[in-house]
Amino acid sequence: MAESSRITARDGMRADARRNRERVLVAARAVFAEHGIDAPMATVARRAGVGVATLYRHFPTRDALVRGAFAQQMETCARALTEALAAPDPWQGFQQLVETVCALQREERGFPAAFVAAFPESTSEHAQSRQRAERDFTTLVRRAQASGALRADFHPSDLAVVLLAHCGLVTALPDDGAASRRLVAYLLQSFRTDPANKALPPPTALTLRSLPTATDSPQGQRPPRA
Amino acid sequence: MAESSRITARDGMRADARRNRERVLVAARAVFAEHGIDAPMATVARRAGVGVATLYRHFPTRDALVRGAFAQQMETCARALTEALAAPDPWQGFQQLVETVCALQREERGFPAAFVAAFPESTSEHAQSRQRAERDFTTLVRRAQASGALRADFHPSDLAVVLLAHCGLVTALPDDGAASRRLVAYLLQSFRTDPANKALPPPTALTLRSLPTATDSPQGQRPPRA
DNA sequence: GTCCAAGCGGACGATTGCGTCCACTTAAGA
DNA sequence: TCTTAAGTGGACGCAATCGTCCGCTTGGAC
Repeated sequence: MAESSRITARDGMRADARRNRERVLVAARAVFAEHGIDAPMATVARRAGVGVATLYRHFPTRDALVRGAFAQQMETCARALTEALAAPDPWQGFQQLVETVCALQREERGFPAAFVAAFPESTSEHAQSRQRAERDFTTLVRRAQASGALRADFHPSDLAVVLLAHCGLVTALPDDGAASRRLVAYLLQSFRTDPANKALPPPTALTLRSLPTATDSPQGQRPPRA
Repeated sequence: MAESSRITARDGMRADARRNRERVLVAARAVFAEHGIDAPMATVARRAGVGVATLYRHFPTRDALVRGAFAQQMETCARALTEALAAPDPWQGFQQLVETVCALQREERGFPAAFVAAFPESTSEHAQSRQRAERDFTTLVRRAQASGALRADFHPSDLAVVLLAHCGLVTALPDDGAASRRLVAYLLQSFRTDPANKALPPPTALTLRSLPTATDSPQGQRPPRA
């Protein structure tokens, strides 16, 4: 049989293979952040210091690479949900969850794009954990509503609305955390039953016009002026 | 000089040229709606029933084509602002404005993408009308705040936040007007000083999971599964 | 009807990205 | 140390898109 007779590592990978895989992931995150998830595979390979073949062996499709690159972030999201459920005050948990996920989207460049790309996903493997996440979130919503803090007509699917909208925002204005914080604050506030009208974070410092100033924005190709 | 001695039409274009230009614009809207604004120029030309050269003559860059294709929508936006300023109740005007623009983004496929693509824009030609639009909107905001209906800490730049977020949402969920309406309602509500807590439009009928169901979503290339 | 410049279409070379194939290198068990 | 299969790298063939060039067609003035 010699199934894995000569292999030492527990994951059945040779040491160099594991090392290269890791290097590819690091490079992928960097390149995706810089040029968007549509960046050429060869660029990722070069950045990682490996050949294209190596990259393709570890990640046969761009999709697999994207998923691999942001698996950690996805896990952080999952953890945030668990923590939210465990929080003593369900509204607190809810709020924390939304803020954590949005912060993640805001900070890890390229992650938002990966996030929406992964959205229509129901891959066999993910379907299960996804279903669980949904169930947990619904529970959280019910509890928060029962506590009276979350408006009764909030629907779990509204989370998707929030996250996708937020993705769009941070993708369009990559360098600006202020806008993201502002949006999240507005939304959380209208989710809250009691309109305590807490102070919002400061508005975007820029005027409406002078926004990204065409600084060769990554992702989302920007054709040259006429 | 014979500057335009033999030309009849007032815009200095031959009849067939003008006809073709119009056909290209119609085709561009259709194709952009179907395949996103990154669709090949040749596709637009074929759809219009003209050669690529003709397309390139009328619109030297993809950017010019996009701008041409959605100029009408942009004008509708501008008109909405004018109407909003003219409305007797400034809050009513404000609300109407946001809803009109968002409805436009929701209905005219491809327009959202064009919208965010055009955003960092300050082209000589547009700078002027843009500046005026900004000034007008700021006036509208001030009036609405003075009337007590719009929260005092709303900042004109928040409009950009709303529109970009909304663009992101409708781009990610192209066929679903419900999500868009829901987002707009949430946001407008948190802009309003008096939290009348009006009923929201019904939530997305879908569960969190079964959203676009990978139906070969247009724009935003979707690499094949592993 | 005649003429000619504006307008037209499609072929074409260039560029870019994809994914595979194959000969070479190396980790690691014996 | 020796062996060998796992791992590696980059050249290569293929496909898509871009934007231009050039010879043909046609609107419209006279």
